[in-house]
Amino acid sequence: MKKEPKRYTITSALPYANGPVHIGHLAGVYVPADIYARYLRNNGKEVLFLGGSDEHGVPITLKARKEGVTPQDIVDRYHNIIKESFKELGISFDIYSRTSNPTHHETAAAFFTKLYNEGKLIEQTSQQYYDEEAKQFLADRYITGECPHCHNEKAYGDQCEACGATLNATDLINPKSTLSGNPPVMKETKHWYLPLDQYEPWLKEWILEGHKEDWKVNVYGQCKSWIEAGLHPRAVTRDLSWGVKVPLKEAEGKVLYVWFDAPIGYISATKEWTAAQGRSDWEKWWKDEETELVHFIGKDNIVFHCIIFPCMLKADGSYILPENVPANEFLNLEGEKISTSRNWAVWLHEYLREFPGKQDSLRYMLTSIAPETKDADFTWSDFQAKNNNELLAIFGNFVNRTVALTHKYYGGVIPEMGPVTDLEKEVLEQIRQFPQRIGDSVERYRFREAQAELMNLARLGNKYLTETEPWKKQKEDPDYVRSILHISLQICASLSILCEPFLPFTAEKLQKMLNISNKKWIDGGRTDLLKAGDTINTPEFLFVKVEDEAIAAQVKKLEDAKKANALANAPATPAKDDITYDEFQKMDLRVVTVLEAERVPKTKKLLKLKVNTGVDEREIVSGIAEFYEPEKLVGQQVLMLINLAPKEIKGVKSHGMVLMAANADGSLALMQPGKEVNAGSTVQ
RNA sequence: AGCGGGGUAGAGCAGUGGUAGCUCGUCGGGCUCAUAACCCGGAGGUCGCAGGUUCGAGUCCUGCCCCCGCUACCA
Repeated sequence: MKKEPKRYTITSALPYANGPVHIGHLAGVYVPADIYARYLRNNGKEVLFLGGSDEHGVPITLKARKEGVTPQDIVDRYHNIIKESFKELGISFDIYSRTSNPTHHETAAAFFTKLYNEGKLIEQTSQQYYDEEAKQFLADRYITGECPHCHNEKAYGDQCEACGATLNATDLINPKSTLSGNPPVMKETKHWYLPLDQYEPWLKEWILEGHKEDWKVNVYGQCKSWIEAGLHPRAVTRDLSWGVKVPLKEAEGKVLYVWFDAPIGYISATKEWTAAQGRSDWEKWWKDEETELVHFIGKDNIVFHCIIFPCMLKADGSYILPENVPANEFLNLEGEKISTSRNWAVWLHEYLREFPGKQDSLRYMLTSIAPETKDADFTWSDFQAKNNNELLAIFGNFVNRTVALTHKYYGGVIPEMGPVTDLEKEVLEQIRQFPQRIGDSVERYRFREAQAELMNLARLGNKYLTETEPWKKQKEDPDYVRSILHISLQICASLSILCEPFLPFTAEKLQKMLNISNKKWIDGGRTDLLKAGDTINTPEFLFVKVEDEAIAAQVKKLEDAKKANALANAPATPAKDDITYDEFQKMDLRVVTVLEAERVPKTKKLLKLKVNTGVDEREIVSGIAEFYEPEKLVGQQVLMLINLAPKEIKGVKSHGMVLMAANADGSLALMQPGKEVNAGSTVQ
């Protein structure tokens, strides 16, 4: 077998800083990585757990442009939200860094320079599409046109989503820039490439032969597929202004391509971390054979962490390679793919706000459905059931029963061990096995299984209490009852230690309750953690029930998101024919003040309004009763067409028309001035 | 089209050629210390479909169907 490593470098995929983090990121990457890191620390290992925001790349620049802010504004915003929410969930990063900081820019540039100087990169000029109006080269994704295969008009420069074909931007018929809408022109540009093809023989040996047994089948299979299909040189630079500047004179206006710079972020974060402690020994985490490197990622990132980044490290030559890359599959939400753009997600920062103090409930849920072998599904009703029927009913309840009985019978003092039967001997023996059992699963990256095993310890406790029935025996056999509670308390103590990687907040609470601290993983199997005669604190609920209303509110929130999304995608009404300015001038548009409002009897939609138009007071009828309460309209200023020919509606004469925006779902919204103006102000 | 992963009880998942299992839910019983919690028992599966190899297949092979993903910064 492999030698026991001296220390561990654990990385978690850098979240892209153009949005907050959601449950899919957590279940796939951060929660398992955190469990692994905490477990190793509890075992006394030297661990460095790295995270950080990936802040470069085209999408961030586009988002910034859209919002009229700088890319730095965007990344600052999301970096802070992400960093804070990770911290609050108890993701125990030793450092959570970011790729826009100077250390990273230096590190990434130096990495490039070394490869460049040693001739590990190849240089190539090529013709690329360029947008003359936006004055920039166009990434494949920002060119659309007709697919040469299926003639879908809206194919992207890299792929046609209608037929699934992989394309080159030059394949497109009638290409257009999505930035300006103009046809792009061809322009010559020079880039540097990492010749992945040269590493094929080495990759075959390293992955296909070396990691056939220990890498997850989904990871191995994916790598095999890519390697055997043949690898090609990949550009490591781009024509763009936002990113790490390519450190060459001839590379003005070029930056490192984000896939090249992002994984170097792990190394930069390490440097930053050691520097913050006044040390400079970052290399031992990356260049010492006795360090084990593990990357936690989602399945979409397999190629980068198993093929490309290792090739970069290999090209440099001084780095260790990942020992394992336990990539997870994807998490769905209520049966549908999680989607940031469709707002179909449970956002971590919102969860933390809406379920205060329930960090461990989410951690438990996400671990128990972790998509380790195939895509999994998060549903709110399942979340409720897992919290109420498992975490609370099994774990929380066992601790509560034990602690409550201890207070009832002994005033909170841990009783001496009394006489024991075969049952006690067996239970004690079983307790001893748990650290090893749970640990084995964690070390094989089977966190779902590990956590289930943890729950079995609580089940063992519940079963033991029910079988021995101390509440019945207290009168007739108090000595034996002391044994029962002594053992039950030891199980609570074990739980408090063994649950720490999974449920860190619960661990802390429980250890406080039991007055224990500073225990190692292996202590979790001891049956003498608590000393007779010591006192424990008053019972406190470890978990709180999730009520139906809270779940209903979350489900409604998702339904609303779905509706809003349908609206956003509704086709716009086609534009009408041009009119002359004179025709426009014929309309007398004014801001008017509502003086009175009441429903028109026997109608559902109609309101009768009395308004001040500046020139007179008049009555009009408006079909907004479904969307506005009459009382709330009084005093409001609204936009009105006052010279529309009068018309009688449901017996009321209407002198004009209140203007409204008609939403795609049929709802109406009043047009109101941005600030208060005189009644009768004209609109132009 | 090709490639990778998956398709096992109502739901979520294990399963290493040899009696199909776990958690939740459900039904019945027990207990009453405990946040109506805990413990025991039952029902519920032609293991995507069709072939094949084998004494024996959820597991190996072939074909097909369905879901997710695939050298784009969506984990």
